[in-house]
Amino acid sequence: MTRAQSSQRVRDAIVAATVKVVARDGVAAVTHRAVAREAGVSLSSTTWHYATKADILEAALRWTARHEVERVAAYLHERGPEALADWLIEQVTSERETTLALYRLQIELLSRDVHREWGRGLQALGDEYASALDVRLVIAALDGLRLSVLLSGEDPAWLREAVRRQLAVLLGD
Amino acid sequence: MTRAQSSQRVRDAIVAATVKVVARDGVAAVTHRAVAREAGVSLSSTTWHYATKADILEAALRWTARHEVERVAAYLHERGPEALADWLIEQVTSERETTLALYRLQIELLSRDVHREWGRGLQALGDEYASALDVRLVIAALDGLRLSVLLSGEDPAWLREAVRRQLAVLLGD
DNA sequence: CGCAATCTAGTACTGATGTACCGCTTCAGC
DNA sequence: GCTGAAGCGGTACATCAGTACTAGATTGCG
Repeated sequence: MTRAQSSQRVRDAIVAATVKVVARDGVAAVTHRAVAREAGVSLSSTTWHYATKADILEAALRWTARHEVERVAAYLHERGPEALADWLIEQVTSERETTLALYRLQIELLSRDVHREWGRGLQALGDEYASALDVRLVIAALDGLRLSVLLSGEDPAWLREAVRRQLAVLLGD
Repeated sequence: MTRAQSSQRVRDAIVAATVKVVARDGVAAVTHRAVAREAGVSLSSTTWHYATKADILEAALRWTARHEVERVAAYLHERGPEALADWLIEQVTSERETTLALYRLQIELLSRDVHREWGRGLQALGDEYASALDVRLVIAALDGLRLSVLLSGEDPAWLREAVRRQLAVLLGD
């Protein structure tokens, strides 16, 4: 393995470890030391690649935001809007950690840049289906539903019906 | 002023100060000392009324959650569903601090109890207008819209049109 | 082959934090 | 009125954080 690849691996491991720490113990628990422990690297590795705590958090936010757009894009592309419910359910079950970290980082960091980029990415995915306003409404509704299930911890099965209804009235006819 | 009233005032000041610190500097910045400074009380006052950091944060979350339900209940009671857009806009402008603190505390603390109570309070407000599912959809959509504006920092004027559309398709006919 | 730059490990220092403790003041109830 | 507890100010201590520093290892590159 080349040197550049190896150091990229360390960076990836640090970001992944940060996401884990954020999801498990909260943004406040993110320290160079905690991340280093979680990633299995030395303290110096974390401070070398991400000098300040803000650097680590921003890298983690960018990764989770990009990950989310890629994920929903894949669902839409492969299976169309009907798959959005499945995507939502995945987000609050198997992807729960990443989703929780995304919310925590977004709201704690308030990074306009990342949020704009992320919002544009999502918005673009809906262009072919409905008007800009309706797409925004769908995004907001799905976001609210996801957050609600994430916070309540309840069974996400009812999301299917909710998504069906929201899409029907806004996109259906 | 009686003793009980005076100490209640201190507790209120501590909670208000906590909300301010959370909104301004994030949940991570909440320390007994920072809250004491912000509230103008001594370190001992904060540790006396809220022994641990978790106690302070939970008190602040409970306050903001209750405040939100009271606020939207007042809007609905006085002016009906059409006023929801105004309420949303207030939430992201003059009440921005409290709203931001609510999100941060909710997502960082993941308190099922508070969230359940809060969710029930909101859900009950919609009982007379629509089915449980539609009420949930509206709550989720408004929540998502509010969060979106809060994070993007954009002009909230377009919320009126979005709320009108969401209410029309779900409640109107 | 050799050198500079990148990267990692270990450690140290300063400041801040959670929390406990001591004592003083003030009020509520008997 | 007395007394005990609530409330609050001040202080102290162990812990842990950010960050800097040094030294050594590894690799890209001329």
